[in-house]
Parts: sequence; structure tokens; C-alpha cells
Amino acid sequence: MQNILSVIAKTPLFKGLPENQLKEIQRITVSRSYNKGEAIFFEGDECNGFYIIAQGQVKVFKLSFEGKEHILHILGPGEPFGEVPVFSGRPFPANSQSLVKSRLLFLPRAAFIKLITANPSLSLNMFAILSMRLREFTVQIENLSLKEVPGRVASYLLYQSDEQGHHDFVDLRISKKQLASMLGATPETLSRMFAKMSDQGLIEVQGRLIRILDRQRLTTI
Amino acid sequence: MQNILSVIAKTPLFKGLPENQLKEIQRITVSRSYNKGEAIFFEGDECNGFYIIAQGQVKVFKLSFEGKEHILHILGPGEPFGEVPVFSGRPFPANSQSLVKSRLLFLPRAAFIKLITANPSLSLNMFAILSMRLREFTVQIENLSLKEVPGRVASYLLYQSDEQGHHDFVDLRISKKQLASMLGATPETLSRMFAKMSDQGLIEVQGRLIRILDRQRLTTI
DNA sequence: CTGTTTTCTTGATCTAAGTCAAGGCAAAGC
DNA sequence: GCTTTGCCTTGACTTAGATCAAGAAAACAG
Repeated sequence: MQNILSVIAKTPLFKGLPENQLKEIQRITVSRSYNKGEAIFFEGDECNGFYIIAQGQVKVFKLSFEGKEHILHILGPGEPFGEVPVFSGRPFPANSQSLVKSRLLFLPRAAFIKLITANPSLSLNMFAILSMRLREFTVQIENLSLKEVPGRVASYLLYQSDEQGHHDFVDLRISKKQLASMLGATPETLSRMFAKMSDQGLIEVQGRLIRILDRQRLTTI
Repeated sequence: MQNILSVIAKTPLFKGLPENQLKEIQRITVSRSYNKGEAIFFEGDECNGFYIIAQGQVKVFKLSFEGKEHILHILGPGEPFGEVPVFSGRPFPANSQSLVKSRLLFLPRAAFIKLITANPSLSLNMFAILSMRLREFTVQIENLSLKEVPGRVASYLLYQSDEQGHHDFVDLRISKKQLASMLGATPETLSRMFAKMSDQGLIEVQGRLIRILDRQRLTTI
């Protein structure tokens, strides 16, 4: 198990900060453990801090009135979440749940705001992260409203393969049910899309590993 | 025509800042004019600054491969836009176009970063703005993927009536075609929904003015 | 290893909403 | 004034994807 300091040092949020600042951050963080399936916060909860993932995997999601779920983010080690309401001063806008056994670092609101006020380079990092989230949401909204399911699947695969640094395969790293929830579709539909795309020679599905056979054609869907 | 300083002072991004900081911001801004329909920037353009609307109205939108347009925002006086890529150092993620004759303030990237580094309270104000917008996107995603068109129309009307400070009517202020685009639907479908909701005694449509007849029932759609 | 639970796949059916088409209306321009 | 252009509405038709259902394949717990 890594110590708090090394986790903090690797988080993009704190990149470029001097050692003494990192230690100061370490002083205000609290480590918390969550079991698989355990709730971290609920939509509407008051927010008195945000989280950084030390180990594990977490989902942030919305629930419809009928209990249907849409996953907004799936986050892994080093990534912060729940930071939005820290600044808006409003309750959490979505739910969060641990997908596996996870260890999280909790940063209390007041202490963090003090820190960020005193440190311009931390501010810039935070701006970059918030901007990035905004951009991701922009893409998600674009996909949901302009593309149909096959198009969303294709752009997800292309985006992830870039992100993972490969050009001919993608490791989904999440269940297909969860992927369906992220793409705004049902598991049945996603399954059919994978089958169809396989028939068309676009991809090859082996469990959670998707081999990209025709990248070119995939971009035009 | 208002002067630059009074526009800056009213912008949510800078509201509440002391006079001297406002003047510093004023010093780095450039005023630019745009005609109706004129492009402000395109998706993929390098971002060397962002904009604030002094006068007029602007849309920020994405284009699908087939040329279908999805409006992300319609912005009016005092509202900033294009600030997202300033910090992440990425190109513009969407297109922007002036809907009417507009005057915009342009804030160059380099000068602005310098300013922010020197002003922590400016940062905190801007964090709050970004966070609010992220919250709004969260709601938009929820609406798109968890609700059907009638539900989206209903929540838009309810949200806007609150926003405008009325409880029994809404002035759309944009064309129904544009509204349809914002809600991820076609103009035909929106028209049918308005007709249906009128039949059901939920609303009354008079051009761009929508009278809310049964607020209670509208929330349950 | 074995039973249990969850995930995944495939088929049959249904429906919300998109597309195509045509007519009416209103604002903008000559 | 008239004409043009774009906006809005309504109808007929089509289709993408949801739902329901049931079996196969993994993942998990004891």
C-alpha cells in the first residue's frame, strides 16, 4: 500500500508543487476505505470536501425517477472527484459509489480553499481539471444528442484506444452493463451493436478486450 | 453603449471584485464587433483567449458529421464563453457564432494567466462559475439520457420560469427551432409536444410566451 | 468444487421520435 | 405594396432502440 504523500505527488491536481506544499496537503487529508458497492455520497448531500482515489475504482452517476442509472464518470487512481460542489457551495449534483474495494483520500473543503487561495500554481491545475471536465461533458452531451448508439460506441472505442495509447485495441476495464449506462443505452442494445460491428469486420470482441480492425471506417459511423 | 469596465463589473466571472482588480482586467481586454451570423471561432481553432459579451447574443454549438447542429449554450450580455480551453491549453471544443449584431470583449490568454496568478480571489470567483456550469451540464446529461422529450420540455419550462422569476409563465426568448436543438429533439417533435401539452391543459402557447397552467402535474412528467 | 448470482447474448415485440412532405404564417427586404 | 425567406405546424410513414423474456456464460461465495 502506498503512503499518502506518494499518492498526492502523482495526482495531476498537485503536479509541479514543491515538496513542502505537498506535505502540507498531506497534513489535511484523511484516508477512507470503501467496500465494493459502498456509497460514497448521494445527490443532494451537503459537500464538505472532495476525494482523490488512492486505490480502486469509483463511479459517479445520476439516477432517474424510475431508478434508471446514467454513469457520468468512472474514475481510477490519482483522479479527483466531487470537487465541483467545493466551489459552487451547493450539494453534490450526482451520486457516487465504489465499484471495487477502494481507498480514498478526503480533502476537507475549508482547508483546501485556503490552500488554493495561497497557491496560484495549484489554481491553474484546478482550472485545467475543471476545464477538462467541462470539455468531457460537452462531448458527452454532443454524443447523446447528435449521434445514435453505434456512433457513440465507435467514438468511445476510438477515444479510449487513444487514451490507452494503443491504436488497434481497447481494454474496456468496466463491465458492458456499465459501458451501456455511460453511453445512454441498454445492455441489450450495446450487445447487439458489438455483434453487428463484429459482423461488419469493424471490431473483434473478446470479453472486455476489443480489437479495432477498421479504424478508418469506425470514424465515419 | 456601455464602457468596458461596467460590462466587466457585471460579469458573473468578475462580480464582486474590487475596483482596482477590475481595472487591471479592463487593461488587458480588447473590444471586437460582430455582425449577425458572423463566426466568432470554429471547433479546432487554437485558443489564445476568451470572450465576454458586452452587447448582443451568441450561440455555442457543435456540428455533427452530417451537418446537424446542436446548441450547447445561448449566451447574452455579461456572459463569458470560450474560457474553458484557455486553461487546458487545448483548441476550441465547439463553434461559436453571433446571433445578432454583437460587441464582445476579448481577453488574451497569456495576459489573463498572469493576472490570475497574481489574484487568488479572482480564481475563487471563477471556480464557482465553472462549477455552476458543470452542474448545469450534469442536469443536461441527465435530461438527455434519462428523460424523454416531454420530460425535457417540462423541466426546461419549469427551470426557465424560476430563472425568470415568474411562476406561471415563460418567455422562451429563442426560436422554437433553437429550443428543439437545445433539448435534443426536432422542431416537429417539439411542436407536437407543445400541442399535446396544451390539449392536456398543462400549458398554453402564445408564440414565444408559454403560460404554465398546471405546474404540479408538469413536474411529474 | 458446486451452487448461486450476476452478466451477457439473442429473439420477438412495441413505441417514441425521427424523416419526409406540404401548407400557413410572419418577419424582412426590395 | 409584393415577394422572399425562414419559422412553425400537421399528417403519413419509418425506424432506432427500449422492453420483455429466456437461455448461456462468467464471476463469486461458501
